[in-house]
Amino acid sequence: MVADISRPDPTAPGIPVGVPEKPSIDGLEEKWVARWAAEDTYAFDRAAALDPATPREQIYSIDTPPPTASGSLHVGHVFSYTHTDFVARYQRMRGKHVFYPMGWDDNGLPTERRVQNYFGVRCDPALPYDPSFEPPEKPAKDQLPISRRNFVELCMRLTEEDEAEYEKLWRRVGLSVDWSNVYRTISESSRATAQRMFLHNLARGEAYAQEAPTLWDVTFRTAVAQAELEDRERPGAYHRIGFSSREGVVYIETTRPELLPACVALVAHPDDERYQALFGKTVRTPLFDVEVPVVAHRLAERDKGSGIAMICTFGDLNDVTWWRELQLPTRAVIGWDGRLLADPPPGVPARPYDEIAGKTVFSAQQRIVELLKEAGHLDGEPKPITHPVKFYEKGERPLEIVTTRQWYIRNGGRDTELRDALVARGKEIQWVPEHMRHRYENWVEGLNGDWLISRQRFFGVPFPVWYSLDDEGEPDYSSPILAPEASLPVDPSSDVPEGFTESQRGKPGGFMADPDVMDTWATSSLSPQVASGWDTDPELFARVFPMDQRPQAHDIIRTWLFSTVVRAHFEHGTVPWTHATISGFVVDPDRKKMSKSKGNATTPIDVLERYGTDAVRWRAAGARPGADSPFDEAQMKVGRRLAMKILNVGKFVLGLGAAEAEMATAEVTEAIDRALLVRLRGVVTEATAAMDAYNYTRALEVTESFFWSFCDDYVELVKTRAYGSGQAATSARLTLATALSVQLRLLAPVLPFVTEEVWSWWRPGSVHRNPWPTIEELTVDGDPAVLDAAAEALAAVRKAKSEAKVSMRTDVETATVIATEEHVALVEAARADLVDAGRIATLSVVAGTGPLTVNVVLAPPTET
RNA sequence: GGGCGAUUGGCUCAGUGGUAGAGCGCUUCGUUCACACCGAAGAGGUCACUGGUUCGAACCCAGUAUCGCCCACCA
Repeated sequence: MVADISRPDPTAPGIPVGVPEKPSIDGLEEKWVARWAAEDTYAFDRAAALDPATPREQIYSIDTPPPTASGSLHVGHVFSYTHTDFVARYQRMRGKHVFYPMGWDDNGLPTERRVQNYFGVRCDPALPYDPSFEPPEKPAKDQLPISRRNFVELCMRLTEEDEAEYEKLWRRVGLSVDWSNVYRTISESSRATAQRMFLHNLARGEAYAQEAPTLWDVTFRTAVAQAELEDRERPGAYHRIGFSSREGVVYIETTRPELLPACVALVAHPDDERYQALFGKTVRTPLFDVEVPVVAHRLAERDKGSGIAMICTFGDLNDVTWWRELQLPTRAVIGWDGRLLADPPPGVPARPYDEIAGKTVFSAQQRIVELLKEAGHLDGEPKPITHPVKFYEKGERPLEIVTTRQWYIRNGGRDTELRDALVARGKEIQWVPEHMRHRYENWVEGLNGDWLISRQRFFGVPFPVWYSLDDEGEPDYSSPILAPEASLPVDPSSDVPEGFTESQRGKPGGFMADPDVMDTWATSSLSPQVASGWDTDPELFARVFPMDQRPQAHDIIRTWLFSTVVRAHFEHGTVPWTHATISGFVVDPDRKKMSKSKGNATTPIDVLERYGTDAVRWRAAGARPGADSPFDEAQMKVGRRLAMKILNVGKFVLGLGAAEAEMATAEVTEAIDRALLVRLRGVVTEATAAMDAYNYTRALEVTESFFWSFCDDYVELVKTRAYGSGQAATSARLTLATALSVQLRLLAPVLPFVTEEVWSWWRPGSVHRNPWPTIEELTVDGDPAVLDAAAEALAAVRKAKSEAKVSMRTDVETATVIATEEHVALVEAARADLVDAGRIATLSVVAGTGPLTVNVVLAPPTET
């Protein structure tokens, strides 16, 4: 429904065309979303921005977070995207060329899973590309294996549909995005960008491949990065196990007895007196009877367990450190599938290893414990404990550590100089709020290894790399075949490297593709480059990069934000953007993070429909940058009330007939009118300063509080005068019209629909393309205290009526204002308006002491 | 264990040196003239605690407590 706009006779004096009889919020979204789209209201003026005469400060570019289109949005997303829109709209009104693209992160695991279920297919990178492939009508019971390229094509198809839905929602939210400027992280140019950047990193030695112990998710069967870990409390048990030595039995305590065959040493703290005699000696493992050394290392803790621990390859990250620093042998027992390997590691006897071979970690542990008990190696019963265990954040089983070949990008985790450089980059960025910088520094300084970017998955950007195979069919990793930059993007699993033919794929003397894809953060870390056209539009890139703003939530500072800084540092030697604005979460009333799985998320479209977009945006503006904010539906009603008030006061002011011709020559002559505009000037100054500091909450607060006193006090005081004629009436109407114009523009970034609606009754063009108000528009002089004094006196009269429990329309016989001499003058200056607004027959103003008081004698009720 | 933030009326939050603020909720009153998707008025707080600086502290300093988040800790 489009708002009901009645068009009164345009020849009638003083009634502007287009002011409706009864303004309504309903239908404003549909009306203005369509109009803005049709009129390209938010288009980025590329030509003007690229004009060398345009200073860089006149451009404002935003690195919008690309949402995962296959995921689901909740109110928190709406809030944080709206926060960015406040800034975009403000900057646009300041006359800047706002580069505000939208991206879709259609890359990665969530999309993979959705496509598998939706089409009933699965990706098998070993299969050749079938250009004529069409998915089955109905998903088959068994997933149909298809090539990676075919799989990617299906991902593209499905995500396109999802993205269209998202775009509709974002438009409804009123985001002033330039919808002709949309990117996708899986598009050809995104893939080319990611591959080209990777090749640059490789050429400069910033990327490298290495075979090393890596954190491994046994469900997804992929390596994961430090940034994707999370700890979860899990039950476990200390098992006290005896190792035999010449000096007697040495007891260690372990939660992972199944790793006994992987034991390569025992370790204790070098200063631990209890174990001094054992250092340099050897002990024998129970059950397997393998001789292992007892070593000393500072990371061993005296008060943990028995103070002496077994080092296994690999039970945890400490094991990796010990293994590396003490140069211990490797005895791997856990495979990629999370099961015990079929064969024991070298030097470990087949008996009793065959008892656990092929078992899951869980059942292997049970069996080992039985064997230990039977053989009398277990001292006492296992002691149940709860302890934190590392999980992949999207995974369901504990991570293992498996030695694999992976690609890494340096991130300072193994290099102090780089680490310092990246911390320094963090200092170049302006953080909003400032304290979020600590999260960044905390993370960078706590890194314990380089950034693992390869994933053993399918729907992602493949590494543009092949390996030649020797006569045995073994790959030569030492000299990878790199795709020429001109050929990007490539899919090495279907494209063939120069000098080879497809028939040589996988054959001795032939070649093989690098089987991995880049992690989703390795591609999304390039969002500024992708959005700005680093690979496709160098002219644009030169103007908008480094970008002005990266908006995002605080939970992904360690991933998205940090990785973006790393990539820009390497490629461009700059920060990717000058400001990082960090939004908080919308939390439920218990202060827990809202999430769909917990069932406490409210769907955004629901809320938007119930309260109107402006009301929801108003509520979003109440959440300060970085602060979590509880979801409270009652608050939405307040926003709706404000939106309604704007429509109604707009109708009132414009209904007075502030004709342009009259206004052109009119002057603000009355003291109270001048007072209002002087006050408004202060509001403009404060709101502008707040917006410049990204403090939209403060800007709104200042504006809104002025707006309510404008409605409640000023409008009430001057209403009667404004209805009249003559110079004083003109002054009131001019003041009302001026104040309305300024306030509509101050409120436009937060409440784009109602402000646009009122603007349209009156002025040509979009309010969102009109200039943000400046104090130069408000050059009148005056004493703002006149307004305060009048409002105070009026409030006192209202109070008298309220206490007498009579209508505000009740006539006042006499009112005596007693005030200081200074205030007497102020009240006198507003005498006529006060008499009208208070319906006062006789008003006396006398000098006295103390705060302003009013003695009111009400007219007796008229009996009719 | 390290870091960061918070602690102000029932709720959500402003307020960074000068007599405690807003909105919601609550209570009372009020319908035609912009607004019942409304208006007016009112009640309600020893500003977490302990010290210190200052003529003066919600605000600055030191410490304590509680809550939240980030990171580390997994024998």
